[in-house]
Amino acid sequence: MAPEQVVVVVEDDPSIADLVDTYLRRDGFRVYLAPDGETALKTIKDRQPKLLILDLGLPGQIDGIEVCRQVRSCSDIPIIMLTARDDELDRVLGLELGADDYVTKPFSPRELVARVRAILRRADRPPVAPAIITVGAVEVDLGRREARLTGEPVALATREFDLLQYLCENQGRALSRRQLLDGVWGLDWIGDDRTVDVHVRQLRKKFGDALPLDTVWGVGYRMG
Amino acid sequence: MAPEQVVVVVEDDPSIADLVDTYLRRDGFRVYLAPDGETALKTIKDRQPKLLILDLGLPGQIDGIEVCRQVRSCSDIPIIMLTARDDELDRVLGLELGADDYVTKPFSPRELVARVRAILRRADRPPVAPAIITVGAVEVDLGRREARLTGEPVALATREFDLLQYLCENQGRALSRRQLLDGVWGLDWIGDDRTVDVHVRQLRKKFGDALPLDTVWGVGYRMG
DNA sequence: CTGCCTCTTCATCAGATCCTCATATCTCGG
DNA sequence: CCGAGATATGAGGATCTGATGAAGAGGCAG
Repeated sequence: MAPEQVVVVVEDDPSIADLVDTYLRRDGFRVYLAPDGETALKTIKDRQPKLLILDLGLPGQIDGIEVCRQVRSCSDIPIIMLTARDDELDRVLGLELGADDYVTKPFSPRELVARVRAILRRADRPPVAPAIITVGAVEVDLGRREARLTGEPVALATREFDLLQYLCENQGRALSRRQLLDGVWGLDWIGDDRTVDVHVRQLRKKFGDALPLDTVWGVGYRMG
Repeated sequence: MAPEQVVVVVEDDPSIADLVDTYLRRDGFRVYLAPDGETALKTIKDRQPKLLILDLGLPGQIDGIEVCRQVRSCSDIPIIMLTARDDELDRVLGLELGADDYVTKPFSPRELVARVRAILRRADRPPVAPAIITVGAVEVDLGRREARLTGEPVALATREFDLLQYLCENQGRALSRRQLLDGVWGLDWIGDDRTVDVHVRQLRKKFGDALPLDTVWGVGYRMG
């Protein structure tokens, strides 16, 4: 059913690499191994994995920390760190460097696989939300809390901006009025579903055709 | 402008609860504490947290495992397990139960907070990945609520899309008109069975031979 | 307290959608 | 090849949905 998930394992100790390889394959993953940093970066580039398992102590020029940094500079794929050092500082450093989890040697292969699953379960979703979202000719600047049409700021009321933001964050998805109310107005909000329509109308009025905000008949609305 | 992230901490030991509370607050989280399972479930329901920190060993009827199970039955919020037992089986059990991470006592508050951040970073974004079903030359995009024929969107009415989706989800199975009515129109629907025919016709009209939607004589229809 | 802005509700209109029904066409057993 | 039963087709009107305009309620600043 699900397409085979690709995992890259960066580990210089062949016996450990082999062990991890075996267990991951048994669980249905497609595994690529890399013994050092240079190979790792190349493999990651070639294979575009869904997840990366990374040993911190690597031989050669590029160590695990460096691999992590380089990968993070251009990608958001989940990273599980693997290390012999049971040092809290390393762990915190790793996590703050952008690793998503941390496993200490000696570790149980079963546990590692369980963690891979746990992380992929929540990682397998649409790309990250940047601080500025662009849809059509409209920019939504979350930091400034401002929307711009061809560079010019457009005055929006609170609800209008919130709605715009929510729609943009879920670009490409059909959202029901209920979902929009839950997400923008809050779960405890009481009132008419049609309220959404009026605010959608305001957005359309202010942005015109520049905003690809479509009606999904019988359901709700969709951005993009 | 980021709304305060709500975290619920379920922990019976007051000194630990307090410690965690302090560190999380210092990092800008809104924290609610619960000393036992019953309180926990109520608090979670009331506060709708973004993340749950859960001690496995709880006093009273409902232990951590049970809380985890109940929360998982109706929600996808990230759960970090907290436990004194450094037992691998527990860890794997916890992770497979749906926990997202696992921290063993004694733990460093700094590490805990780092983990909370790491998990929220990828958890704090709206709903799950949408599915796309492919049959013949037709793609059915559930997220966008849109069907495409060789890449081009095809305009479908509400019922038409619902029917298409239902047929695709039950690909390869012959479905009676009654089953289709129950699944698409709803169990309480009253009306002529032949209504299905009309909508099947619409689908065939719009997709032509690209849609492998066959008549099963004397029974109903089958996709693929 | 006043005035302005925002949010929500309500009534109405235009249009899309859905179901029913009558008729044509097809399938299958004999 | 025939006939009965089942499915496909075509079209029209009842129904539902979304868009729109406007007005009242609520909130906040001065």
